[in-house]
Amino acid sequence: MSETKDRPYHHGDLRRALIDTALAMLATNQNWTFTLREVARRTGVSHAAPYKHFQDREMLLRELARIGFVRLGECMAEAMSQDFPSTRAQFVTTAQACIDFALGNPGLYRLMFSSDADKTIDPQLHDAAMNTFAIPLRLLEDGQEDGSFRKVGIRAQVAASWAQVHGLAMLAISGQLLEDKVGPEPVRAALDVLLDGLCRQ
Amino acid sequence: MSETKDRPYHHGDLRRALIDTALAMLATNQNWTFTLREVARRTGVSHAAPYKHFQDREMLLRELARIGFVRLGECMAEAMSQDFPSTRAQFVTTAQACIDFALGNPGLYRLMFSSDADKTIDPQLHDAAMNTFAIPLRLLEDGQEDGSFRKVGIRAQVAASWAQVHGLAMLAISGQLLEDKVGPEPVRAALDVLLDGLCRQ
DNA sequence: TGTTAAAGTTTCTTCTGTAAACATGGAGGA
DNA sequence: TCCTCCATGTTTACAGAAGAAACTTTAACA
Repeated sequence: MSETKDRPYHHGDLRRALIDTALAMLATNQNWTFTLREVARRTGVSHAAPYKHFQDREMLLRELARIGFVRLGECMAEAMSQDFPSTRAQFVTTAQACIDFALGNPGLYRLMFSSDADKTIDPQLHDAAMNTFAIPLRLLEDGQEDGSFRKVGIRAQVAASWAQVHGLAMLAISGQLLEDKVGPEPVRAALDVLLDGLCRQ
Repeated sequence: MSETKDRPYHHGDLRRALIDTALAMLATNQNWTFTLREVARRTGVSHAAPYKHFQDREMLLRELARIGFVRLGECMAEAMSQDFPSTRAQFVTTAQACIDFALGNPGLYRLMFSSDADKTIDPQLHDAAMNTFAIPLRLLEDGQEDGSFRKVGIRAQVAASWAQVHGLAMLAISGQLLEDKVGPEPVRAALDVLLDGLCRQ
């Protein structure tokens, strides 16, 4: 009740407020029922107000996805920048950071890779995604340079790594990495298989 | 116009017809706007008719996803059952079959792994998915037995393989396996990285 | 033949996205 | 200082969707 009535006619930064509300909804809701009206309602604003800041529903979704990629990138970059005994350990921790991000923000992660977040019609979203994808590339480059990883086809290594990590994240979100099916610590174990292929023999 | 008017009041097998229409829509539409009414319309039936066969929209979606898993399983099983010079070749062909299926049915494949296809509330869907996941397991078991794959932690190998293939499929659908980013034949190259980890050194 | 129930249709309510018209109030020029 | 403009709100309106309820048709069976 503290801010219910004393809100001025003009919000100040409604755009930001709408985004924050939407992100909070995504964080909570695994079951993906996202409506613009609900976002407006929770932000305490009329259902038409969002249209002053976003052309349509999809534009807000793309902005959310963009923020998701930025945050995922930050997560992975932070995980990667610690001290590690080996590049292999660095790789595992960075990959785990991505999967933890997905598990912590399942709705957002799903959105980032859904057809609602169409990267072909939004350069900013496309760039954000590409910047994030560049992180494992750097890690692999460093690993090749210091001799941890085999010096062959880095593009293939990137594709393999990214697909692996993203696939694990999606399966984890869907609850398909059950212990009785894939054993304990399936993520760690799966990454080890990949790393056996990446590392020099 | 041949079947427009002479259709009897009772359809005969509306359930099947609705499913077929929906599958056709999924095959065409990359952009995921699936409405029950549209399905009914295209099937030439009133918008309430589907409710005589499916409790709600989501139940139809889950049935579609179930069929998707069955078909994907058939695809992979068929690909796997050819003659191969090596288990490694068999693995690549089977994985490629999954990715081709995804590229050929992007809408259906997305649905199969979306939150709309909730496996926790539909045992039949869950079983169908598990049966399909069992296929790579058998392949890996055979590979371990004949000495092609390293005899360690088959569950980890399954998780790694499935995540890898599924991740590649999702990235391929999203158009994120561009040649200038990941080189030519990214799928083949990525699988080779994984296989280097799976195969005995 | 008459009854019944499965499988259709029509109609209705509530919700959504989106457009258009209207209201408000802060900032900048007379 | 005051007036006017325009960005940013609100209200109202409309089409299309999910789904419930009541009504209709027709095949099957006693």
